[in-house]
Amino acid sequence: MAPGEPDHDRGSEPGGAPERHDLVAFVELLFFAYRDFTGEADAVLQHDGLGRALHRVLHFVNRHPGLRVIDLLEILRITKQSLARVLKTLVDGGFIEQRAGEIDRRERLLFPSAKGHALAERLVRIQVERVGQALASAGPAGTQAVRRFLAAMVAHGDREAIEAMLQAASGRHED
Amino acid sequence: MAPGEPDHDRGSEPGGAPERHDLVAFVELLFFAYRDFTGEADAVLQHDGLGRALHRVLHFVNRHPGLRVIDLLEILRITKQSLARVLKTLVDGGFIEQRAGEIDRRERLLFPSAKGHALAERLVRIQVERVGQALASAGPAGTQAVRRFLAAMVAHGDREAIEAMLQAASGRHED
DNA sequence: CCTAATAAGTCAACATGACTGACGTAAATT
DNA sequence: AATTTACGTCAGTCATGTTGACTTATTAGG
Repeated sequence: MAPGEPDHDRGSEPGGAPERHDLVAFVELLFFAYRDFTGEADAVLQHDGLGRALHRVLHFVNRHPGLRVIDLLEILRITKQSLARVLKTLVDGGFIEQRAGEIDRRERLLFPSAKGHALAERLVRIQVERVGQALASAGPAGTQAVRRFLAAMVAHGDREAIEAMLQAASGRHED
Repeated sequence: MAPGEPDHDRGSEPGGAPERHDLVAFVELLFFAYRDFTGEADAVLQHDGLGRALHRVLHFVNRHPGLRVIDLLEILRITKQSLARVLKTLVDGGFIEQRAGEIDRRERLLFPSAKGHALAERLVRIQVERVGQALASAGPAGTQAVRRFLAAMVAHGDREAIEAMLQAASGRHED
């Protein structure tokens, strides 16, 4: 569709499938939503001279204490060389501690330090607040709809693994 | 939750506000959703040796032909030096054309070339398909809920400007 | 008309976070 | 004993972001 080409189907009538230009608006809204979602936490991190990649690593280590390096690589989908630098920064900075696995001593299990835990909690609190407020805007029934939407956005190959991980984490953790 | 699966997760009573660990799951789901949302388009771009930043610029120029550089800077929230390099790649690659503004000749208005338009459309089609399919998972009423959720995720200062922009692009209308 | 502000481009230097490829080391598995 | 696995590391590259300073057109205003 050329920019000047007519496309006057506007508006998603309640009950009907969204038209194409509405879907494009959703695509853009998703971009802005994610930009601002990460922006708040980024600002906090920048104050400590840390970047977003560090946040992701710290978050998942905090959520899944004892995570192996290889697990993190699969979650984040980055190379071990990329992870290495970020991880080094976090270990050197005293945010993450490594312990050899007791069963398999090749493994270096990752744990948040008290300092790392505190930072991770501070960051996740910011994001939880924003998401909670946004879900409130969507209403109680909307929360389930948003959950289904986000889950469906995840690539088919990963959906089960990710949902299993979220389930696993929701029992543990939390004071 | 799996799409279509009834709400048997612990914590969020139907009608009640989500518990903290549910909100954390939302935070992570958003991360994975966005990762996979951009991943598909990234793969196409990588085939042409282009990056995600180029995609963003090309997308907004395609959506708003005649955009000024300064407008793009405000939309993307990057510095003009960052934009300059990306824009140069797109202009040199024949994806974007620049024309001096007729009223104000300091302005270099940005337009997609036929080639740039084709690429932008190809990319947005991929993303629209994914979003459309995910919205279908959320159901018709869910679509409105997702829209409210995403709009509420946008930072307060930007929400009005962004919604105005989305409306302008779709020709006006919408609640 | 002259001056200031604006829109845009440019040069230089740097940080972050991603990549590839190659190689090393310790521990577990076969 | 040999191989695989988990992890680390060295070296180089690329994409994308940042600051800061400076230039060039062009428009707007006193």
